[in-house]
Amino acid sequence: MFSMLNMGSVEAGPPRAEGEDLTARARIRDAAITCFAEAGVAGTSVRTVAAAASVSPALVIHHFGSKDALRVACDQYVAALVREQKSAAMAQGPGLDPFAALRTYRDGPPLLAYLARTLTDGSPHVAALVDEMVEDAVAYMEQGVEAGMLKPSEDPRGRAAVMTLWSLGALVLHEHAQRLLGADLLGDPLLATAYYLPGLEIMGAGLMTPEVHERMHEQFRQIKEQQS
Amino acid sequence: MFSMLNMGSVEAGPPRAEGEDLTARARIRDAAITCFAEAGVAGTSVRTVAAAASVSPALVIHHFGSKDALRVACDQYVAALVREQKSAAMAQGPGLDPFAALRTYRDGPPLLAYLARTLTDGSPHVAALVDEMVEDAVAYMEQGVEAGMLKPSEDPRGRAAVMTLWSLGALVLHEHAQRLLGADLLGDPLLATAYYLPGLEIMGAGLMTPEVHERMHEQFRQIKEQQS
DNA sequence: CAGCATACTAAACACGCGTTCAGCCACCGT
DNA sequence: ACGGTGGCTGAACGCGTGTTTAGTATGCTG
Repeated sequence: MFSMLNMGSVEAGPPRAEGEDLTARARIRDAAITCFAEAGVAGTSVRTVAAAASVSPALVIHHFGSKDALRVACDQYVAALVREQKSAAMAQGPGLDPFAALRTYRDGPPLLAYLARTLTDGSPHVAALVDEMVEDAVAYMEQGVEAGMLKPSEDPRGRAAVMTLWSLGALVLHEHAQRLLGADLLGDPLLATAYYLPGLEIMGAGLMTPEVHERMHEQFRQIKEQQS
Repeated sequence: MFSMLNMGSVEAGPPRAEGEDLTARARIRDAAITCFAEAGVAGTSVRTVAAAASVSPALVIHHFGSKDALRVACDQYVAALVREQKSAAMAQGPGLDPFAALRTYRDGPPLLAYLARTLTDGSPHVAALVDEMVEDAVAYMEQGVEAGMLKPSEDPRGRAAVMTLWSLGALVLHEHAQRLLGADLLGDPLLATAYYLPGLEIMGAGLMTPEVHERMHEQFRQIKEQQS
């Protein structure tokens, strides 16, 4: 699910003039998101961000207080953007992947890449975002079950969480996906069929024969019971 | 598959005296792996590694030449260890997850955590390791198909690659898995049923009803054709 | 025993980091 | 016209970084 259920190509998104006529504060924030996405937070210096935004290093501190606070501001900004786009997508209708929200901002800072990077350095804001994604997935999949599109699960929340982890995990490893499959997970899904087609195969019908699946399931269930 | 097919608990692994009577060079290497795994390469200083190994910073450079070279040495050491354990596991019999190799070294440096960290900073040695994992998965799954345990795939290599990406991706996001499911993906799989049970459900039989799966598959196939 | 390579350290080096400070310039209310 | 406020900069500060250098102890080789 998730990206898998996305059938439509990426639309233009809001105009977002992009005439570089943003306030300096916004320019710094966008530049920081881009730099952090490319080199990671630890691998980016305040001076690098300042240069990318064509301002002095001092101005970065003037506006955000410290590098750490800048990082938090980026987290919050990205989170807000995601939530905004998510509800917009919801209103538009179900069936679109939640990442579509992030992809629409083609002209702005690379939100998906930023997320892929920061997912691994323990920011509480990003963690909250992930938690929300899982809750959304739970609700969304429940609808799918009621509509007869998805099979019911023994552990709906667990299933949604694992699906989210796998989808986000693949995103984090997009460099490897690119090398292994030639698919750019940060770009248009329609151009990454080398990833989504096998993914759909697994998510759709699984890869085990029913007997094997049944047997393994039984074994795991016993293990779980032994523990409690 | 992978971790999913692992049914046995983690065995002791080689004795690995661990009397701290290692050569200084080895102590530094192990300390570096631990530090890099915990704070990332960029977040770890040569002085930190030196302190963890109870030596002077200069000795680290003396033995490895530079921090970057130390990092490469760690990559190569971990890769060698993985390959070694992998072939040992192969000899022992199939059906065990390849990560078991990494988990056996409980007393040594945290290999799995190191991999989970370094998977995202583009080391060629780690990339080569991933490539090998995919090739192993391809071969392994082919055996499964022949044995009638796994369904055949439209794209065996793609399927193996995606499974590897998902498994490794979840590993990289183990912090989120811990928070969402209370499951420690770096530890004993038998204690992480909250992750492996839903995972098995998805991998085993998928989550879509056959009609929906069929329909989506058809749509994706058309998309792919339009591109070529 | 002399000679020498090797393991190792303390101190220092240059450099880049995040951050601070003093001051400039433009705008705005009065 | 004036005072002040806020956006903004250049230069500097202190610190931690990776690395170098000089020097000491140790243990092997002739």
